[in-house]
Amino acid sequence: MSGRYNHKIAESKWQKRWQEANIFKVEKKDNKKKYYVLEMFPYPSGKIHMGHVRNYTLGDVVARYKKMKGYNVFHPMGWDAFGLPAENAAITEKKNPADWTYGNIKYMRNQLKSMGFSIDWDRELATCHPGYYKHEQLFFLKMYESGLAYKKMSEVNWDPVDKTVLANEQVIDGRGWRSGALVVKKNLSQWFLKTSSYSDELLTDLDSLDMWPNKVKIMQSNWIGKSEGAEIIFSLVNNNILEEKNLKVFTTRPDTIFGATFVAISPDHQLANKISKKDSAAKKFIDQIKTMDSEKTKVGYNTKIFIKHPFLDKKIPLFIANFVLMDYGLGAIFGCPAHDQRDLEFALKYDLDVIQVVKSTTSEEKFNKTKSKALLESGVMINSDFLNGLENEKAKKEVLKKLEKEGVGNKKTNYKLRDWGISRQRYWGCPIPILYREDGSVVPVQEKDLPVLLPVLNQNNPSPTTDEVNEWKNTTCPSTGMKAVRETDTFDTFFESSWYFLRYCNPRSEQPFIKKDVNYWLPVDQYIGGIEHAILHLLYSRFFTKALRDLGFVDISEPFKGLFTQGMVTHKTFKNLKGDWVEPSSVLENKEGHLDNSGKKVKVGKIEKMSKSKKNVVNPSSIIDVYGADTARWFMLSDSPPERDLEWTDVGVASAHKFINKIWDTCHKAKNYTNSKNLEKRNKFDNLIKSVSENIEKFHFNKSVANIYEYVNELNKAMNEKKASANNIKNIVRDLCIIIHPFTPHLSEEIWEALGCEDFCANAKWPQITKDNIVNTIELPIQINGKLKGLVSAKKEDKEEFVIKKAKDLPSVNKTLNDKEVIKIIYIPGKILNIVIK
RNA sequence: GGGAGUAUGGCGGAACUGGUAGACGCGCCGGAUUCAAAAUCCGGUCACUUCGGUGGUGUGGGUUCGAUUCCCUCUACUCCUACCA
Repeated sequence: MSGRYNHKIAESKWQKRWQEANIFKVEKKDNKKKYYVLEMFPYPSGKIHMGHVRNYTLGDVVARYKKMKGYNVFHPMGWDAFGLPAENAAITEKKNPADWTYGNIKYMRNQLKSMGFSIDWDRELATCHPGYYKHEQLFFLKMYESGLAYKKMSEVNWDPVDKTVLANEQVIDGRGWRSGALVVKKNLSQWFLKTSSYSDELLTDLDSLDMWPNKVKIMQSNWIGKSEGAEIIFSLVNNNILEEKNLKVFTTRPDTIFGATFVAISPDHQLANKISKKDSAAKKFIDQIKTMDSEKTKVGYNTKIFIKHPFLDKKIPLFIANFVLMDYGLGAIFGCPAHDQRDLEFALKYDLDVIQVVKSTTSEEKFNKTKSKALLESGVMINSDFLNGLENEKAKKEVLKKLEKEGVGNKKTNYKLRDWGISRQRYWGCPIPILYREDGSVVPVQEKDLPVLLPVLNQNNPSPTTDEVNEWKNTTCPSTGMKAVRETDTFDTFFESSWYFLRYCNPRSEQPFIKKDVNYWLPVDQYIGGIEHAILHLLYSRFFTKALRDLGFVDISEPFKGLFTQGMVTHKTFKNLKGDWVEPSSVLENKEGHLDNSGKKVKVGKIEKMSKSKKNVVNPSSIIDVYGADTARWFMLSDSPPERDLEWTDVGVASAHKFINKIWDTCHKAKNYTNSKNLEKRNKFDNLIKSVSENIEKFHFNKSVANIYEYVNELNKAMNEKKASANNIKNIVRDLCIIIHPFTPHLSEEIWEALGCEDFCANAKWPQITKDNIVNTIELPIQINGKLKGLVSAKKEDKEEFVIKKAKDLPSVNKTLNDKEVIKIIYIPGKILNIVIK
C-alpha cells in the first residue's frame, strides 16, 4: 500500500473479483431477513445519463449498507425495452428496432457495471424479450376473461400526411412532429383496462403506505379524485323531437337545487347527438366546438328544450355547453350560477337567472351577481322551500332523502380516475393476443399459442406498424379454421413496467411467477426513482398488483412498501448571441465575461436539468474514465439532499476526487503509524459511525458524507497528535473502510486488502456500536436571559446545583450575574442551563 | 382557479421531539513545504464592534426563560394540476 490511488486499475480489478466470486448473487433463504432494493429500470436509449448514475448510486448505497447489516439483499436490474425511440432509430438510422435495442442494452450494461453497482446480474431481464412479454399476454387474456379488459371507441391523434397515429409527445403545437401537418382527432376502437373498478381500493390503500412521500400520495389521491354527491333525474318537457323523457345529471351540490336556472350537457352527450340530428343549428354548434380546441371561453347552445325542476312547478332551459365534460360524471349538469363560478360566467353571458340559495354565515357580505363572483362558502339555506334555514351540509342530506323518496335521484360517488387505454398503434411493443374472425367475432388467442411474437420487419419503413406485415396479420382461427386477422395494436409500454418488479423473483421461469419466491421477496422494501412517475407508473403498478392478486397470480396488494423520489441532475447553460445553446465545456470565463471557443460572447443561462437539447449534459463514462466511479458516486452523494436537485459542477467533482485520494493517503499513513501509548478512547469515532448509520437509514446521505469527512479529519488529528495507540488506529481505519464502502466500494476494497483484512469488505459486518462507547459528556451551554454566556462540561446525570456552581465559576457568567436578582433557573439536563435575572 | 412545497454566510447545505445558528464541503484569506509552481499539509473565514459586546435564519407581528423550529400576516420563487359540476 503506497503511492497514489489508481482508480483505473482498482475499479476494474474489484468489479472483476466481485463478479468471479458472485457475491451479489442472491437466493431465497428462509432463515434470513430479506431486503428488496429497486431503482426504476432504465429505457435503453443508447447510453446512461447522470440521472441514472444518481438513481442507481442512491439505491446501491442502501443495498450495500443493508447487506453489511446482515440482510439478504435483493437488488436486480433490467430494461424497459419497448418504446418509441427504437422506432425513430429505425427511421433515422435504418436499424431494426430489436437490433438497436439489444445493442444499446449491451453498451449500457457495461456502463452500469463500470459504476460498480451491487446488482445480481443473473436476474437481468428485458421487456422486449418474448420470454418476458408472453406472460403479460397471458395476463391480458385472464383480464379479458374476467371482464377487466374491454374494447371501446376512443380518440387518437392522427397525422393525415404521414398517415399514422401519433403519441401525445409527438404532437407539437397541434402539428405532427415529422410532417408538420395539423393533427386531427380520429376515433378508433381500442382496448382498455378497468382501472376504475379499483378506484376506491387504490385510494384507501394509500393510507397504508406510510413510507411513501406525502407529496406522491396527495398527487395520486387528487388523480383518483373521489367526490361524493348525487345523481338527479330531470324530466324533459315540451320536447317533441326526442324520444327520451329524462336526463340524469351528477352534482356535488344537491343542496343548491333551488338555485338551478339551467341544465347543460356536453357536446359529446348522446342526447346532444340526437338533438343535432333534428336540429341543424345544434349540429353546426357542436361541429364548431370540436375545432375550437381547448378554448377557455364558455359557449353554449340553447336547445329550446325545457327541463322540469324536480321540486317546483318551474321550467328551466337545456343547453349544450362546451365546458361540460363527457368523461366526468354523466356529462350533464344543472347550473346554479349563484354558487358555482363556471355556472355564473355562463349565466351572465346568456342572461340566465341567478338565484342565491345559500347565505354565508361567516362573511357579512351579500352575494352580488354584478361582481361575477360566485358564493362558494358554506352557510344557511334561503329561497329553498323545505330547506330554508338549514345548514347547507344538512340540506344536502335532506335533498337526497326527498330525491330518493320520490324516485328521482340517489346518492352517488364519482371518481376522476378513468380506465387505462392500453392500445398503441405501434410496432415496437407487445402484441395484443386477439384475433378478429371473419364472422365478426373477437377471439382471444389460446394460451397454448402464446407468445404472439412480433413479426420481423424486413423493410425500412418510415413508421413501422405490425399492420403492414400481411403474412403475420392474416391467420386462421384455430378452433373454427375461419379466416382471421390479428390485433395489430401493441400494449402501452406502461404495461411492461407494471409488473417487472415481480418477475425479477423468477426471471427465467416458464410460469410467470413462483408464489413462494414472490411471497418471500415482495413487497419492494425501497423503491427509488424520479418524481415524474409519481402518478402513472406507480398507479398502474399498484393497479396491476391488485388485478394480479384477484386473478390468483400473487398474494400481495401493494408492490412498493417504501418509495423515495430523487431530484434531477442539473447543470449550467449558455447561449450565444444568436440564441443557440452552447456547451458549457467550450465556454471560457475571463474578465470581460464568458466566451465560446471562437472568442464570441455567450450569455449565462439558467441552471437546468441536463438535456441534449440544451447541450448541458455531462457524459458519465468520461467522468468515470478521468476520475473513476467512486468519485462520481461520492460527488452524487455529497452536499445536496437526494430529494433535491443536484447541480453538476466541475469544481465539485474535483473536490470529491481530492477526498478519495485523501482517504487513501490517510489510510496509508495509518498503516505505518506507530505509538504504544493509548491515550484516548474512541468515543468520537463511534459517535460518527452511529451518525453515518442513522443518516443512511433516513436517506440523508449528504449528512453521512459530512460525518465521514469529520471521521477522516479526526483520524488525521489523532495520528498527528499521537493521541491513540497503533492498535486503536488500526481498528478505526478498519471501521472507516466499512463505513465508506456503500459510498466508494472500490476504494474501500483496495484499502481492505492493503490492511490485510479477510474476505471482501463488501461481505464485512457493519460495526456494532455499544452504548458505553457513545459520548455522554457534552459541552452544556449556559445562558443568561436566553443569551449564551459560555459552555460547561457536564454529563446528562449531573445535578442542577452542581451545574449551577460550575456555571458561576465562568468569568462571563459571574460578571453578568453580578449581584442581580435571579428570578428563575431553567435546567434541562444534557441540553441547557438558563439563568433568568432581573 | 385549486393543491403541494421552499426561503439560513460569497455558494451547496447542517441544526434530533423549541435549547450553543452556520456542522461538513466549496470558495476565499494567511502560513508551512518548494528555486518556483502544481499537489499536499496546518490555521482562519456571518456582519458590526470602543474587543465589554451588539445585531443576525425572506417580511411584519405573537406565544415562550429561550424560536431557523410553533401560531398569524405579507412577499418571492418552485413544482403539480386544471372548466372534474
